[in-house]
Amino acid sequence: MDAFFASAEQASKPSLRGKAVVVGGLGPRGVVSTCSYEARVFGVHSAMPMAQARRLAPNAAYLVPRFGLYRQISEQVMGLLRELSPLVEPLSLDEAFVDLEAGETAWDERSALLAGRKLRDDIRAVTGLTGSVGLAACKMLAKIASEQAKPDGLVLIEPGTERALLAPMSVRTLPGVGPATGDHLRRGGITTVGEIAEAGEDELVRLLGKAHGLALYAMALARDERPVVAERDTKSVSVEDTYDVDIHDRVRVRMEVQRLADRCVQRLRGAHLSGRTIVLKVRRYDFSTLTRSETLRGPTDDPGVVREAAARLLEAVDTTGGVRLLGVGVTGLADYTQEDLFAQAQAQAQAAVAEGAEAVGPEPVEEVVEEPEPAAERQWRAGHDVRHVEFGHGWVQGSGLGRVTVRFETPDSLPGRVKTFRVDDPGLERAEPLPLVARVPPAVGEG
DNA sequence: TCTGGGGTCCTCGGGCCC
DNA sequence: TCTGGGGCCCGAGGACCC
Repeated sequence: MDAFFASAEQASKPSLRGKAVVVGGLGPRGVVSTCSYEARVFGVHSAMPMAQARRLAPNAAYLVPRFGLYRQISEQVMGLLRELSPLVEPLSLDEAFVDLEAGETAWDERSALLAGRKLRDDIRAVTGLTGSVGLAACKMLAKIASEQAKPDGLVLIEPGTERALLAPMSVRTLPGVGPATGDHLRRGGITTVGEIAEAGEDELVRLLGKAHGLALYAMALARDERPVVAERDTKSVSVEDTYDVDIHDRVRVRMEVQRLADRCVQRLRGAHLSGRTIVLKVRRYDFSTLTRSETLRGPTDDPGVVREAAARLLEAVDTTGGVRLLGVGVTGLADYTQEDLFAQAQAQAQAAVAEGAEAVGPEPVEEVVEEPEPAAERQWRAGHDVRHVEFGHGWVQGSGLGRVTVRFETPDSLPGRVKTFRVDDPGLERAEPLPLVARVPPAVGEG
């Protein structure tokens, strides 16, 4: 999908179409998640600090992401992909590999082009958004092709032309080559994909180590045998928060770690998983980051156990000077159900009794309570949907000083009017996003 | 200018066991 | 008995991706 988050926002907010839109964290330490092509003209791009984006494009619309909406659209698109083949490998909410041969939807260039064109039409019809398609003989090349196709295009890399096409490209084009590896290669006198191929396997391994060197050399020769894998098991679950202001108070740090542990367990349980290794992450005032981990005897999804482990790990970390980020994660996952764990705990308790030891029952399973929204519901977040008894559906354009500004419009309306209310206006409430494409009206006689 | 959140994979050193 | 080496796990860190 092209500039996915920003495009979805433009589709749902007519007044933003054709305008610079920036989606990301709006706090003092936020970064840009995605921005519209209109915003890119000003030099704004993903991962840029929001403060810098605001300097470059002061008149752009700044919105927080609405993952619920993006997830809905993503599911629609993934559904279309699965119509093409059972082998669909999602990379993120807005990107996926599809093995067209396995789906018997394409077997040569002509049929692949037809399938690609139809897919783009279907995506537009179902979601109202544009997607780009890259067609090639392997995953790496398909990805490069789709990057070239953006925005709103389709690119096919013809078999036999791959190496000539790759040769002049920057090494940074290859997946897995970021700033650090790019620098490494440049110091070795290598800046293009062709130069990787010329340097040879041994030199690449010498420069980058075995795994990375071999993989990169193969890719430079346009060799990529990785299959499209439909179902990938989750390997870890984690939550982290960056604080607007560094935390210095040790008591507060402990409290935050406990809250993060609870949130992490909530997510873990939501996915019906448990895990053995608890990881604490601390980013200090100077951006130095450290992790500490502890592996338990068996997997757990008990909030008490995870909290205690996280607290133990924290005690070994010096936080004087302040922390800007804290995180808690769980790895070494098993898809144990609650029943399994209870059975396990019971067995342990019985074993303990049998040994004559003091029976240590299973940790009481504390109720994990949904955290209340800070400052009640009265936090009107820029970009989120609202409904007003009198003016109907709209979205928050901004808030502050006890006022909230709303633009009243819907995906299929004309650009709407702006009105300002008190933040506690009784006629104003939060609302769910509306579908971007009006649903097909039911046939006559139905409903 | 000052750097998010959620992941994945790789490397390396140390300890343990055979 | 001492030493070496391989395999595995653990813990930490780094790079990369969207």
